Parts: sequence; C-alpha cells; structure tokens
Amino acid sequence: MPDTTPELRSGQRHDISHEVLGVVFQVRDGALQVLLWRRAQAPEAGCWSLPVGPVGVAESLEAAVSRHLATKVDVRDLAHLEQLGTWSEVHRVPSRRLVATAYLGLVPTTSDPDTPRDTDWHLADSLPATAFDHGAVVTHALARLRAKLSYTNIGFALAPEEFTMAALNRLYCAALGRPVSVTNLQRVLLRRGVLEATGRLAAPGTAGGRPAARYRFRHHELEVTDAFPVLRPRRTSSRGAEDPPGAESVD
Amino acid sequence: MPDTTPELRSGQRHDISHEVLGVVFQVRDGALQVLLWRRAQAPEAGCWSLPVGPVGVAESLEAAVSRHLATKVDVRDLAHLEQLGTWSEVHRVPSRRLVATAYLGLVPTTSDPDTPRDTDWHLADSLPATAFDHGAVVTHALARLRAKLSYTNIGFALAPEEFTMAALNRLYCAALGRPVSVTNLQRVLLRRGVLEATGRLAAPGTAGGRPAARYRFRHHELEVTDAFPVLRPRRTSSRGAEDPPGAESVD
DNA sequence: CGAGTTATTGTCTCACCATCGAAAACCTCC
DNA sequence: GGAGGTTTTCGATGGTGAGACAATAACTCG
Repeated sequence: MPDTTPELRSGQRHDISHEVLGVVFQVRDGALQVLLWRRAQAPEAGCWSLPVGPVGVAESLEAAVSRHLATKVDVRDLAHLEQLGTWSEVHRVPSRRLVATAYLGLVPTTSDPDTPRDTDWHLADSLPATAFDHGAVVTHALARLRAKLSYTNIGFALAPEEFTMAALNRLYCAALGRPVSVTNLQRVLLRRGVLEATGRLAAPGTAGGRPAARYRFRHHELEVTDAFPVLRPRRTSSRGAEDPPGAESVD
Repeated sequence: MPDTTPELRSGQRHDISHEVLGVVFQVRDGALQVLLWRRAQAPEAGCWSLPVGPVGVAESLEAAVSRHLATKVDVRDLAHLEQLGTWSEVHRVPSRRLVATAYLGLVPTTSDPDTPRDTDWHLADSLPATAFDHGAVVTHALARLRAKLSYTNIGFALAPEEFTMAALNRLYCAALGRPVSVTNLQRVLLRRGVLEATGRLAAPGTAGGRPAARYRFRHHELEVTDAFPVLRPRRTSSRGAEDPPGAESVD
C-alpha cells in the first residue's frame, strides 16, 4: 500500500495521532437532532464537524470524550455513552495521520444544555455539509440508535424521568423518523418490563379528555431484550421474576 | 476545541501507540476455536495472547490487521473481517500507553492454514490463561459472533462452499455451543433466502440412509435479516424476490 | 347530563417459529 | 427381492408475540 503524501513519509516513530468524536443526539422540537460545531479554521472551514478532541496520555478514550463533551454539553446531561467504532482511513483528514474513535451520546429531552458559540443542533435526517468523514459517522450512529430503540431499553436516555404514553410516542416517532403506533408501543414496552406505571396521573389537558397515566423506564442502564428468537430453544413459559441470564450487549 | 492542542504535557507529544488485535475463529474438530499466540517475552511470558501488531503510518487499521494475520493465517482464508471495538484502558498493558482495536475474523472449516510455531488453536469456550485484556476481547467477539449467527448470514464465513444440512447443523451447534434443531435451521435459513439448494446430492454414507441434498449460502457478504420486528410496520406480504432495502449492518 | 376529546384495553388476525411425526430415499442383510 | 434400519426432508399442528382496529374508560366544557 504505497503512499505518496510527504507528511506520511517522515521517519519518526509515533506518527499516528488519536482523537475522539462525540455524536450527541437529543430530541428537540419534535425531531432528532445532533450537536455540530462550525469549523472556523481550515481545513474545511465553514463546514460543520462533530465535537472532537485529542486523547490525553493518562486517560481512556471514554474519559477523553467525556472530558471534551463537558465543554459542549454538561456531562450530567449525558444519560448514555457508548463506543461506536474507530475510523482510520489514511486520508480521512488531510495532511495528518489521525485515527478517530467515535462515541454515541444521548441527552434526555428534559435538559437544555447551553452550548458554546459555534455549536448548534441540526436535524439528524438532513445534515448540512459536514467535514471529513463525519457525515458517515453520524449515519452510523443514527443506524445504531434506531436499531437499539427496537430491541433495548435505550429510550431511557432520551426520555424524561416520567412521561405519558403520548409523550413517549412522540419521542419514538421523532427518534425513529417514522410513525409508531401508540397502542403497540405501550403494550410491547410494558410486556417486556421496560416500562412501569408510576401510579401518578398527568394533569388533564385544556381540551379535556381522560388524564394520562405516567410511566417511567424501569432501569436506567442499557438492557438488551431477549435476542432474536431464531434458533433459540423456546423460552420455558415462566416469564416472571428473574432477568434473562445472557442479556449482555452485542453492540 | 482545536484538535492540535497537546492536552496533557507529560513529556513528548505522541505518547499513545496504536495496535490491532485479531480474534480469528474457526470450527475445528466440532468445536469453535480461536487462534492464540504463546508469548515468549515478558510481560506475561507464557500466557496466551491474541495475534497483535503495530499500525503502519500509511495503512488503515483494516489493512494493518490483514497484514499481521497474513503471517498467522493465510489471508485468503479469512472469509470475513469486521471491527469489534477499541480498548483503551490506561493500564491495559504495563509500562506503555497502548490502545488496541480488535477485529473479528472468520475462517471456513475447509481451510487448514498452517500456523507458525507458538500459535495454536484453543477452545473458545474454555480459554487458557490470557495476557492483558485479551480474555475480555475474546468474550466480546464470541458474543458478537453468536448473536450475528441468529440474525445475519454470517455463517457463510464459517461454512464450506457447499454442504449438507446435517453438516451445517453440526457447524451451528459448534459455533453456538448448544444444540440446534436441524428442522428449524433448514426452514428458517431457506425461508429467509440465506441458503439455496444446489441441486446436487451428497454421496450416501456407509450406513445407508437417504442421500442428503447439498446447499450453499446465497451471498457471501454480510447481510442483516430484517431487524427486530418490534415497532415496525407490518411487512407487506410478498416475501419473494427483492432484497430488503434497508439491510445495512448495525454491528 | 350529553357531546367532544383523549387514554387505555380487548379482540382479531397474521407471521413466525418450535415440535412432532410421517414419508422419502438409500443402505445392508437375510 | 423383501425386511428392517438409517438418514433426510416435508407437512401438520400449536403456541407466542405483534400490528390493526374497535370498544371502553375518564375527563372537560357547555
């Protein structure tokens, strides 16, 4: 694999730098949005890029991305953070050899972190011109989020502490980018034990109508719903009590 | 957040090195096995480690892991290679700051790559003492492989070009580490269009019995079966012909 | 109290998968 | 050549979970 770029031919030992990217999603104004930063300097000045930063010698990648995002979004607002993947194409950024590990971060609708100048939220489904390979990274993050909404309880990281079914339905519609049946959403998430009723009721709306019950996510750590049923021995009836033993994440 | 700032000034600028790990699985002797290398030098001399190597300045991580595995397993034998994740704990290896990106590689049963001295296959379900965090990496790889066997066509990378249902069943049992019903395996994989009959028959065994039909995987690139059915609008009947449009991987 | 509005629950149906058993296709041995 | 054994394949049956839709519950307002 010959490479002719002069910058890459230098004979030093440590020529590869490592950076972290944060793909932070939040449902805002009824749509899924992602936090982007307007690049001031070249290269790709004027384009939008993901929050990015170097990795310190004495910190893990998780620590690095948390640290950098703290300057963009209050870390306490990050309800979920998981590794997405590592991008390493040789020319993914010009004139430097830079490997990037991307993380997916989720912020619940309740928090409205004040973002510094030059950062802003953008619709995840129609991105502006993005720098480098950040568009592909966002696409990847979007696909993973949407997949996990179907077979995990990851919604807890986007939703408020307590909510009505109608509100949760709007949240899922926004995050998935397509309509979702309230009826089925409720029954599926309740049967799986992802949601539980709090017993409290929402204040009835001004237009009248039955007051909605309030629900919450039962757990606030990622849990994977019983994996794809194919070729698995049938679950042995008793569906109560104990958590499934092999419920670890598969990314 | 200028991405050229040396954040931690503990001395030199480029203190973090990057390596790649290869988790290579193959079904051998009716069991899933992983290729390990016996460490000769300290640290952790005598322990078994994954195949590992540095990343060149002018190559991507994929290229690096392919290059290193070529010295352990013939690259042509690697039917599938995908990124698993990046491990970055500060003290994951002693006395150096080393970040590792792991890849999952699969070798079909038909090839028997000759491995150099000091490398050997080990049962994936009962590993020997492993060096560093390599045990956790193998566990991760194993979980991903087993999950993907259920909802993708990834079996193509473990199976021969052509095989009988009984043989494929033995393969799946070995890879999953639990019994699988032949009947269901056949029908599920055929209905999904993952397998197709070749029309040829296997030579009948010495004990007699109906000769088995031979099948093959229809495609040899990773394809994800229609994702978790939950909260999706019902598929509109016609299940023939065209591939599902949104069948991209989710890792 | 009835009309209007919203939330929740019941029921129907369909897709999918696991289990079982029968049939098909081959062998060997008598 | 037929009986019996072996292996593969196909069909029938039942259960489970989910989507669609209708019915019911609970409230406000006039």
